[in-house]
Amino acid sequence: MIQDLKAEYGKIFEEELINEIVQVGTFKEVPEGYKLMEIGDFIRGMPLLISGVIKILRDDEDGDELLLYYLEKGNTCSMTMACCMGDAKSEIRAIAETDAKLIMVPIQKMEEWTTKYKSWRNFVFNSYHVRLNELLSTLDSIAFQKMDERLIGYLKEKARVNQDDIIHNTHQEIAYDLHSSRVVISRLLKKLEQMEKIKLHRNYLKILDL
Amino acid sequence: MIQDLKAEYGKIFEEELINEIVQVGTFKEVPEGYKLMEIGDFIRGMPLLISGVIKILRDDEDGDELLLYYLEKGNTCSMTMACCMGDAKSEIRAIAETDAKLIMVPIQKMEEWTTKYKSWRNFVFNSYHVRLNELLSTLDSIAFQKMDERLIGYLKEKARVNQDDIIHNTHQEIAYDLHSSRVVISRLLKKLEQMEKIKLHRNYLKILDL
DNA sequence: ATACTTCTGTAACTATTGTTACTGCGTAGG
DNA sequence: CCTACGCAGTAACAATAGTTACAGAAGTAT
Repeated sequence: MIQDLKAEYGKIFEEELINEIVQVGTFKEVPEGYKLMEIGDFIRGMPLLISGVIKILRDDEDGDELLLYYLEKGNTCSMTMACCMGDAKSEIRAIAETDAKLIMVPIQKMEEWTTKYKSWRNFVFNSYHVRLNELLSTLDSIAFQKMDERLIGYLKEKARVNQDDIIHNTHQEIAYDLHSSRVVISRLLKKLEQMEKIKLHRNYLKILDL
Repeated sequence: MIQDLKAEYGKIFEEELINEIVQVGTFKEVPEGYKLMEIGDFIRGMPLLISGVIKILRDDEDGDELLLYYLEKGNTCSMTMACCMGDAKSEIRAIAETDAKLIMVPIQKMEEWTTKYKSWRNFVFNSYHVRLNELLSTLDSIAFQKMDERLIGYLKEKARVNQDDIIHNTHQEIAYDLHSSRVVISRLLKKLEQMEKIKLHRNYLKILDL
C-alpha cells in the first residue's frame, strides 16, 4: 500500500506528507461497478486514487443521468473538496469504472495540510483546475455537439481511460452515460458500423478507426 | 477606492492583506458591455469584483456562444485562477453586464498570498467551490431541461443579478446567451406572454410572474 | 432441448428545436 | 415627412432526437 502510494504520489508530495497520509488514511480496494458515492451522501473523506478509473456522474431528480468525466490515477475528486467547504453533501455519483485502489483521507486534515504543505496546496489547486476544465469540455460537448459526435467522443475517451479498444457495454449503458435512449444509440452505432469505424457484437463493440 | 474595497472585502480579508491589495492592485472602472476578457487572451491579472455584474461566456470555434454564469460583487473569476496555473490562456469570455468596478491583482501575488494569508486561501478555495457548483447547475439546465424551462431560468437569474424585473435585451441577444436562435426565443417568449408570465415590448420585456 | 431473459435491429411516429423566408411595426436620421 | 434599418411575429419546413412497439438473435437456466 505504501509502495503504491509512493509510486503514484511520491513525486509530488514530500516524504513527511506521505507519512501523514499513510497514518490517517484508510486504504480501500474496490471492484468494478462499486458505488463509491451517491448524490446526497454525507462526505466523510477525500479519496486519493492510486490505481484504476472512477467515473463521475451527475443525476437529476427524475433519475436522468449524465457522465461528467473520469478520474484516473493520481487524481482526486474536486467535487469532494468543494463539498467539504459547503454543506458537505455530495452533488455527484461516483462509480468504479474498473477495479480501483484508493486512500480515503479524513476531511479535517485537508485544512491542516493546506496550511502546512505547499505541495498539498498545489495539488488541491491543480485538481480544481483540471476538474474545472474537464467540466468545461463536458459542457462544450453537450452544448455544441450533436449526439453522433458526442457518441464518438465518448467511445474514444472510454477506450483511452480503459486502455482497451473493446468497449464492454450494452447500448443501454452507453445511453445512460450520454443521457440518451437505447434506440438512439443503437441507431447511431449501426451507422458507425456501416462507416466501418466500429464493429458491433453482443454486449461489446470494437473500435476500428474513429 | 479603498473604501469600496473595504466595504466589499473588509469582512473576509485582514487589514494587512487589504493594504497589500491596494498597493499592488490596479483599480478599474468599466462600462456596461465592456469586454474584460476574450478566449485565448493571455491572462495578466486576477480580477476582484467590487461592484456590478460580469457575465462569463463560453464560445466554440464556430462562433457559437453560451452563458456560463454571472459574477457578482465579492466574487472573483475561478477560471482566471485556474488559468494562472495552466497555460495561462483564457478559456472563457467575460463581458460587463452592468457598469462595474474591480481591482486587478497581478497573478504573481496569488501564490505568495496563498502561503501568507489564511483568509486568502479560504477565499480562493471558496471561489472554486462556488464556481464548480455554478458550472454544475449550468450543465444541469443544458442537459436536463428543455428550452422553455431554460428560458424561464435565464430570465429569473438575469432579473435577480440586475435587480430589475425589466430585461433590456432583444430576442437575438437572449438567443445568443442560451445558444439558440432568435425565432425560437421569440416563439417561446410569445407563449410566456400568452400565459401572462411576462409582457413583451420593443427592445425589452417585463417579468410579471414567472 | 426447451423456456426464458437480455440484447439488438428496425420501423413508424412524435416532439422539440432550428432554419428560411417574408411581413409589418417603430424609431432614428436625413 | 420619408426612408432605412433593426426588431419582432409568424408560417412552413427540415433536422435531430426521443418514444413505442415488435421481431429476432444470443445467451442462460431448468
